[in-house]
Amino acid sequence: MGLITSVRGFKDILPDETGRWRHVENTARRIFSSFGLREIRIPILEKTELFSRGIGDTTDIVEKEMYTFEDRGGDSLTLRPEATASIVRAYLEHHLHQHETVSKFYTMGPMFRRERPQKGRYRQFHQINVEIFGSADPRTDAELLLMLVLFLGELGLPGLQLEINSLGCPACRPVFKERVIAFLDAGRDDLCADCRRRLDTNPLRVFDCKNEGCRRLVVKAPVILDSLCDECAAHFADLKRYLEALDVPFVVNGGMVRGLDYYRRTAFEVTTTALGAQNAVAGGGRYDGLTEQLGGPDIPGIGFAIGVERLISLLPADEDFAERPLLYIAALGNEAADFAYLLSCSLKKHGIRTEMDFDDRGLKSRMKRADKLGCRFTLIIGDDELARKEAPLRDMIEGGQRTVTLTDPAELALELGRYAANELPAARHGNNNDNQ
RNA sequence: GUGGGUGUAGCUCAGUUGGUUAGAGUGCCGGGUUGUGGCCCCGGAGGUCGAGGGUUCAAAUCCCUUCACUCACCCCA
Repeated sequence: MGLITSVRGFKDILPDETGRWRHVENTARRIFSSFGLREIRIPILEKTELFSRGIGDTTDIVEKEMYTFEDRGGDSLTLRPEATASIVRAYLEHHLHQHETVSKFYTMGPMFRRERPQKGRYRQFHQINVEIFGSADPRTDAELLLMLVLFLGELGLPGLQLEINSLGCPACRPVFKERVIAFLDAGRDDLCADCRRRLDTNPLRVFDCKNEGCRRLVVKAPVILDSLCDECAAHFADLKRYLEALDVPFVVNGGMVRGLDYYRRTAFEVTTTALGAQNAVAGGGRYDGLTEQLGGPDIPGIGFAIGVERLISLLPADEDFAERPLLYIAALGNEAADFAYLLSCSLKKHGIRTEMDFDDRGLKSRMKRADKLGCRFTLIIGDDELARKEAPLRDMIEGGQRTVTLTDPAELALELGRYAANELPAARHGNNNDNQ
C-alpha cells in the first residue's frame, strides 16, 4: 500500500483511548499535588553526555539503546530515555536548590528507547516521574511510597504489591559486591552462559536470572541487607517503621537490584499479580550520588517512574471514560436544518455539547445516529416545530419526551443542564408507542 | 542485534490435496412506520488476499526476497 505509516515502535493514541490517559494523568496531578509536588516540564531532547554521565557509559545501554544522533552543529543529541537525568539537570541548571531546601517535582510525558518493540515496550513510551531533592530522611522515602501506593490504588489496580530493598551506599555496597562476585565466581560452573558473562559486566543482574541453576545458586548468595553499614541499616529500619505506621503494606525483597551505580539505599518496585513476567508497574529508588555526578553539589534525591502504557493496560476494563454529547438535534427538511444548525452553534457557545448531521435523512436514521453517539437527549425539529418554536425533547435513557421552547438558546441551554442533572421532574412517558 | 509466529473486508477471523464469481461474524448504510433509537428480521456497499519476483494451464494456497505486525531472547534507565 502507498500509505505512509507511523515509525516503527511509535504508536498513535486514538480518541477512544485518550479518556483513560486523561483519567490517569488527572488522578496523578490531584494526588501528587496534595503531597506538595509541583509539575516540571523538561525537553525531550538533551545532550547525549547528560545520559552517558548520569547512567554511566559502561554498558551498551548508552551506545545501542538510546535514540542518539548528531545535530548539524556536530553535537551528539539524544531523545530522553528517562526523565530523572533531565530533571536533575534542570534542578542544577536553574539553581533551584538555592531557592528551597527540599524540592518536589513530578512530570509526565514520552520517553524514547531504540529497542526492538515488544509487548508493552515501544520505542516511544510514556512515564510519570516523581523526584524529590534535598532530603535524605527516611520519612521522605516512606511518604513517597505512601503517595505512590495511594495513586495506584486510587486507579483501582488489582493485586498490587510493594517490594522494597536497600542497596547500601558507597561505604557498604562495594564490600557486598566483592563478596557476591567472589561467591558467584566460586559457583561459576553452575551459572548459565549469560550469567557468566554478567559476572564481568553487571554481577548483580545474576539475581534476576530465571535460569534454574542460577536461581539455586543465588538463593545461597550473600544478601545485601546483611552487609549494610550502620547508617544504611538504620535508614532501612526507619523506612520500614514509618511504612508500618502509615499502613503501607510492603514486602522486603533482598534480591531486588538496580543496574545503575548511582542508586543508594532505598530501592522499590510495585508489582501486580495481574501480569505475567513483566509485572513491574512502577519502580524507583534513592540516588543520593547523582547530583554530584552531574556536576552539582551533593544533594540527596529519591524518585520513581511509572510506565503509563502498562498502567493503562491494567485499568479495570468496565470503567467507561467516554465523553458523550448531551444533545443531538434531528432536523427534518432544509429550513429546519438551517434553524437547527444555528441553534446547535448557539448551544455550543453556551457550553452544551451538541451534535447534528447535515445530510438529509429520515428521522429513524437520525435517531440511530443519536443513539450511536450516546447523546443524552434528542431534539426533534421539523416544519411544525419551526413554526411553533417548540419541539419534542427525547430522553434517550429514560425514553420519555417533553416539549421545550426554541426561542432562547441561553434558556434552552440552562434547561438542558438541569434535565441532565435530574433537577427537574422526569419526562412524561407515552408520547409515543415506545415505552413497553 | 538473535530466534519463533502472523499478514485475507473498517475490526476479529475462516478459506480443504493449488481449480470457476474469496467467505462468516461484527461494524457501516438502507428497508421493515412518508416523524421516533436500542431488540429482532431483510437487503446493500465494502477486499490490488502486506509488497515484489518465481513455479504452474491455473496461486490467498507452493518457493524466494522484502516490509510490517507480534511474541520471546539480549537488555531494562
